[in-house]
Amino acid sequence: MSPTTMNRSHAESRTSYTGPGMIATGEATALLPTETTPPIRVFGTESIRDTFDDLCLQQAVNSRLAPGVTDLVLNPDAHCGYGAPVGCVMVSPTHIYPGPVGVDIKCSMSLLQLDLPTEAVDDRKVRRALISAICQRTPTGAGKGQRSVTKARHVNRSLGKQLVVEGASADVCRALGIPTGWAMRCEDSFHLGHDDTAGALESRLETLLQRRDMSNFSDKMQQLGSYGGGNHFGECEVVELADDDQARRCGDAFGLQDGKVAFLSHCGSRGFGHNLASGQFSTLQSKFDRWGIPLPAGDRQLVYAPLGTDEANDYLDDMALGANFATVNHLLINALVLEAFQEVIPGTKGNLVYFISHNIARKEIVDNRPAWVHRKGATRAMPAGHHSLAETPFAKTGHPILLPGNPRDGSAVMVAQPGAAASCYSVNHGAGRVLGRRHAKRVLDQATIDSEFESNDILSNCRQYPIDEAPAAYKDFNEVLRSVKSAGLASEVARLKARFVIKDASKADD
DNA sequence: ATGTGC
Repeated sequence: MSPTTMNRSHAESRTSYTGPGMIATGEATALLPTETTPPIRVFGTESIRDTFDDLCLQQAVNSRLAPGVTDLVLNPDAHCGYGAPVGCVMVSPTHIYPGPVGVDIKCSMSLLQLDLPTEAVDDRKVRRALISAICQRTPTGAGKGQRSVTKARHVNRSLGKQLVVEGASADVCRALGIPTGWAMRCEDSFHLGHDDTAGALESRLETLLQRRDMSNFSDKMQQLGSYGGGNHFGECEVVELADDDQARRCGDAFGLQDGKVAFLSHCGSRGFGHNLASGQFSTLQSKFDRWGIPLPAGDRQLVYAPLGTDEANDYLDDMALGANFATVNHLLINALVLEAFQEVIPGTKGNLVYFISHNIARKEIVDNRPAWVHRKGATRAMPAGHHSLAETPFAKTGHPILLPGNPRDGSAVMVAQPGAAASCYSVNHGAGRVLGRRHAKRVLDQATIDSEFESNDILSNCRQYPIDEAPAAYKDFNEVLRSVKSAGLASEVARLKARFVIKDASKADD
């Protein structure tokens, strides 16, 4: 039986969780305990709650009932995922779960603010030149790594080993031509091993390199500075700061410039992270099989490891190695994008606004004790004064939250409000799919997408923009943001309006 | 998501 079938059969047998147990507080809703389920906090307006299908809700319930789980939050962008829904937060002080981190370890967003007025990219020829300069440096598509980069940015095996152990350390940044100051614009610029040392990662990496499926390590390091496929993208934006005092204050602290050009990126840990994640799934699943341990809700995608075991230590080390790759990948992409802008428009200056993940487990303090907060398609949202921002540039404002929407309606920069405590300091990670890829290809048409891009004067590197990535394949972004705002989790600082999009179109003809 | 699908 496939995992999907298993899930579906559970979904069919579930009792109703959307009925009398649910109360509305304002427009946010809370799912109250029933006789069989502990509380799950759901954030979404009524029309957003209608987008949660049975399987997604069942995955939320399965995850909430899994061993050691103390909190589960469902965000407005939630949809079916790998064991746990994409768009959820799962907290455990005692267990680590690979599924609720996700198969793309530390998939993240980053935003580069450029010192360029919007008029600088009005000319379509300039935008075409930028698309070409960026694609030369930061390719899209499966398997592809960086090309046309300077010799100084070549990632040899020893630099590869260093960067997955150290993350964006000063040495690694210097070796790759990344401004060292960008490290402090990261949610986390590096990740340590299970015992809070880099040494653990060094020795874990040596063990991994003995493994046959890691024989491609050097090849995978060549993917540094690339986007990959699927929903990953790079997008040139114009910043539209919201018209209120808080937005202006945050805009200053974040380094946002109203009416100027910025570049938004979405990607993760590429083949290296995928190798690590899939290796962990098969290792843990075969141990569950061998030891006859029951899986949560019978779902193989909800395998876990209790903290302190060798299995948990190995997972945490692998997650950190993948996360370090993703971090350096994003920073290098931003450095290469800046270089591309400078080639086309000499003298362009740029600064990283922020780099923040939506697929990672972090050790945070929840209810006065340390716990692993798994954010799977969810973004950390810590408001002004939160203790963990004390040493950062965002102590007095809260950190930037980067949310991709869609090219038609824009993307958003938000900042957390004190109410975010109710969602384990988290918000959504974007719009969230409303149509599966196959469904989208069946019901949406190319002409509509093309005319949306044309009427908004948005260019793209794609000859055919992938239909399964069309704005209409995703939930209504404004309604998703309204869910977050009306629940008091976060407020909008700026809207980002697309001028051109860079995506993988290699599968667009399917 | 992924050197792309039981």
